[in-house]
Amino acid sequence: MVEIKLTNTRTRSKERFAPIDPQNVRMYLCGPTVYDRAHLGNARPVVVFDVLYRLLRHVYGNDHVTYVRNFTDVDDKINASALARQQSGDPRPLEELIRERTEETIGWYHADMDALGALRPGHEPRATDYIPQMIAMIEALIAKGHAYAAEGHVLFDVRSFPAYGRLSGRSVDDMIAGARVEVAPFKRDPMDFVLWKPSSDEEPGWASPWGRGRPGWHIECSAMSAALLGESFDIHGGGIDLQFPHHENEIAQSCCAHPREDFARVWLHNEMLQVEGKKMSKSLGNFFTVRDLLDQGIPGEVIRYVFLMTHYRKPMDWTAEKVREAEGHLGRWRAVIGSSYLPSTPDPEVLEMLADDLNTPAALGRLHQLSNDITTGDPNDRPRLTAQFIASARVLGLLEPGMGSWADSITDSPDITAAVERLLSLWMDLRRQKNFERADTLKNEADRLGVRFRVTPSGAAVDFVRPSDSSRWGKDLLRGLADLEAQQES
RNA sequence: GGCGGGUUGGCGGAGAGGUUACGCAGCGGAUUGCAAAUCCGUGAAGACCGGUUCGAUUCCGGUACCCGCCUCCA
Repeated sequence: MVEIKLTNTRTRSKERFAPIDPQNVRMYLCGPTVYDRAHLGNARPVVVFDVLYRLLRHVYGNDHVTYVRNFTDVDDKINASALARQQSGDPRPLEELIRERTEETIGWYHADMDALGALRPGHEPRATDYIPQMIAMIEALIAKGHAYAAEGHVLFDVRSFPAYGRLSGRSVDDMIAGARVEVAPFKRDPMDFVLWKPSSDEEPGWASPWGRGRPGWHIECSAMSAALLGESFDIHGGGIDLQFPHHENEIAQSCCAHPREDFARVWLHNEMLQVEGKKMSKSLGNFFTVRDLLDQGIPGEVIRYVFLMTHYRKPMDWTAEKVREAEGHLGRWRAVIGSSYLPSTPDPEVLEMLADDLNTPAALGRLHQLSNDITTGDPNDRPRLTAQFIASARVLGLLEPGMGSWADSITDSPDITAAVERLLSLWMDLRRQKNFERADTLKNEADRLGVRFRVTPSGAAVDFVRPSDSSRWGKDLLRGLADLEAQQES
């Protein structure tokens, strides 16, 4: 069996992974707060943990991995957007507007993450479906002396949990010294955090022993992971920005509520994302959602490849150059494999690299070698090598059958293919007539449209090369081809 | 201020205390009417200053610069 090693943020070291129960490996990933389209940064952990999920499924068996990723659908930003809609004239009650907003956002999220080739987790719980479990957990924390009610709030008492701060390597005293947070007067300690807070009439609320209110940010992950994975489980993941306070607080809540259990054994954190060397932010104008990129014509598989080019524990820089490179590689690989498919098993080296703390950049490097072996090796080996290459790529979620359509989607349009074929045969005629001047002009014009003519031993062929600014490629292409045909006739 | 991450060839990006990463781009060649694609070959590196060592880009210490978290942002 492949030995998986993972860098555990909790111990700050790379450890051999040994599941509590190999028959049921359990993993929890902090999912999105559903108030808007997922941006590129949201997508990184999804892709990273999708690779881990695929690897675990390969090693332990598809039916022996439980993957949970939550939707946080109770949040002040959701409330604010629903309230804004109501104030701009929508007559419906706030609860309905909130529900509509979160439903819509979850739909977007699914569509966008599907486009990246991320497998759906086995469970995608919504926070609002686990309010009773959260209340029960808060009650248990109060009963055990780790939390206290004050002015309609319930707060976690960080001084009651000596290990508070261990995950993120901070001490409560240091944090207070450097804190920039305004401290509510009812807090016993400035670092105490909210488990439950009161709701006004404009805010969604649930009945509780402390009055009508809603849960604090962190408790939903503690409650849902316990409900779906148990009080001890194997892996907990998320972005490094969640390490503090979110994950620290999850640990405090879960470990105090279930003191005999371990909560999550391995903590994995992906580093953050940058865009062209800078932090992605709305003010810098380099902020975009996954959907923005898909709409620009960048295929989800290409986005995924770009993510995998950087190791998950390093900051990743999103650049146009990487998109170009990724697109080139995937196009080439798809050409190498053609439409062939044979069942196979992944290359052991690829597995070994992934098992070594998810070294996806090294695994991609190995895939390049495998791809070269196919084209340069013994032709008799080709089917076997191709099958293994595909199986290897699929552990990374690449070269999946459903994701290849981008490579030839442009040819789905009968108008375009017909026009291209007419021009291509005209080009071949001109070449046969040795009218190279006209042939070259035609070829260059077509090239500018992203249609590249070439000669192969078996006749003429065409490649579609997506221009860098391709948001309206399909439309422009058809018009461009028509113009070109008219030009040829004149 | 506190805590954490990073710095590898023109670019992206790994591993390894001594031996080719890999890819892109470049260059030379094959092929082509010219190209493209493909194939063959090829140069190029490890921020800076010390230390350990027979030997460090790889280990240790320091400096510089970059980035993140400490604000319900993944």
